[in-house]
Amino acid sequence: MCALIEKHLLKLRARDDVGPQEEQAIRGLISHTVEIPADRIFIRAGREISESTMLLEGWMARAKDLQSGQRQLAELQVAGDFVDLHGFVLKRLDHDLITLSPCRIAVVPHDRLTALTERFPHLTRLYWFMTNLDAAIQREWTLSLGRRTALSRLAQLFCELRVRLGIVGLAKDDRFDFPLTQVEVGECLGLTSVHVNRTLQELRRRGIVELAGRQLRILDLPALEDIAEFDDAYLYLDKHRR
Amino acid sequence: MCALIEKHLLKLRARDDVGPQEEQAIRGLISHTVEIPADRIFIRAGREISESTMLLEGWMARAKDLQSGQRQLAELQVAGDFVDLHGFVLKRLDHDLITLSPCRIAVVPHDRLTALTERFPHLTRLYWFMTNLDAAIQREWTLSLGRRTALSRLAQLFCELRVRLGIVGLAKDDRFDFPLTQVEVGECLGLTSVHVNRTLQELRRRGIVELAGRQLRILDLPALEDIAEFDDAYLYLDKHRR
DNA sequence: CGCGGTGTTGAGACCTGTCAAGACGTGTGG
DNA sequence: CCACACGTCTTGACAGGTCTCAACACCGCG
Repeated sequence: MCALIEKHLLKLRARDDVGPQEEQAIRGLISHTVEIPADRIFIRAGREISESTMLLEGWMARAKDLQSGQRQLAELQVAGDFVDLHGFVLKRLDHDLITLSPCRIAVVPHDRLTALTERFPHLTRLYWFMTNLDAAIQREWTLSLGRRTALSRLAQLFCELRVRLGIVGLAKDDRFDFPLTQVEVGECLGLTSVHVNRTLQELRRRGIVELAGRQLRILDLPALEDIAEFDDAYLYLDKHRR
Repeated sequence: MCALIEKHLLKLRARDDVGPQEEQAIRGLISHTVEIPADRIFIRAGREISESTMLLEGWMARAKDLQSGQRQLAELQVAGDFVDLHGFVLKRLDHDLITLSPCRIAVVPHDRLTALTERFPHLTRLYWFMTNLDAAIQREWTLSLGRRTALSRLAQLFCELRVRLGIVGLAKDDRFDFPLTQVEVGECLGLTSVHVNRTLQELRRRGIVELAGRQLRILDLPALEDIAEFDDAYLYLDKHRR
């Protein structure tokens, strides 16, 4: 049980202090854990929910569709993320939550969260912050989709993941597992997989990244950040009393 | 003072009950009001903030820029919106807040919000919900930017505004004030103003909308919603105990 | 060994952007 | 009251980024 939420705590403590009592309260949130295969719609948009999900291992994403079947991913979720914490106050989601790889999750009943909000105002504000951090990430994606070129969008995605995975210990030496297919990358970036392929080749050709066997390696981080105009301010990496 | 937050209360009460004590607490949040001219950067990204802003009158937007000077708007804010409530937990914003028209705002010191979170857990959850509602709106825009055509994006924007303005009594008979220039619409939709112009003409040509003198009139709502594939679920219009 | 998913490549189409010029409207100063 | 400036809207010609369609290579897996 101890190692379960280790990554989640790392993520929280990158932004604020979490006291021992608070940590205990967080551990008490979890009712049980579940394993889910890849490529499942884990939570469907519109369905009432009474529990939230902490991602312990694997990759998930928020997905919205058009009638044509075209799909847009609104955010990627990695280990340590409280993937549908916003469902606690929204009561139903406006998007699907899908698994991009096999996942291990922890289930958190909403009544336990309600109890937590009654007893731990600071922790409540910290979790409130966390859902707003997701919103900030989504805003950066909005900027990408609206104004960045394909090359810059892809670079931005890699820069963001490098930082987010680094926080929870999943990126070392600018290298990390990257299980998405090119189709899925296209769904993140508002591009077709064909164009993702060509864009990726351009990054490879310039010697900026390597991507093989579901492993991404960033060879020239400054160049990548330059292409992306990357500024990590939107990830709120400074500790602050919330 | 009484009419000040009337629209804000309308917006809240469209989603949850707000008791008399809670309403009193909300009224107590406001320290004073301010008038701001159009086209100002009202809050700059990155600056530490210690108060939040309720929009009483006028239009504002969240804006993010690239070095090239290209600007993307991430969400429009209308009367009744608590435009930087997320700043309460974020402590600084990752985007600018700009006025698109002359605005009247109410200032809410963060220490009063902190006090509110210590005394009113339900209201805290309701405000938490409200920031997540903003995130849901941004997700819908993400879908627009990533997957919708120019025509569909514009239609979606009009549909959303019709509903949001309707809630606070600013849209009647599918008609409402729309103060944005075509340049600004382009900044919402990830398009150039030239293309917005042509797209708007297409909607006019089909007899779906009229836009003149900063007034929008929707002539054929079913057609508009059809083009947008509009579904208001993401606006969470059902009342629910949060 | 065959199959399905994934990655790669090419040719051509199309949507949207760029650049440029002019129309229109409104406010300001002479 | 007119002249002018400025922002906004409109239009045209052309360019270019991305998409579509298609075919093929590759590879893990049953």
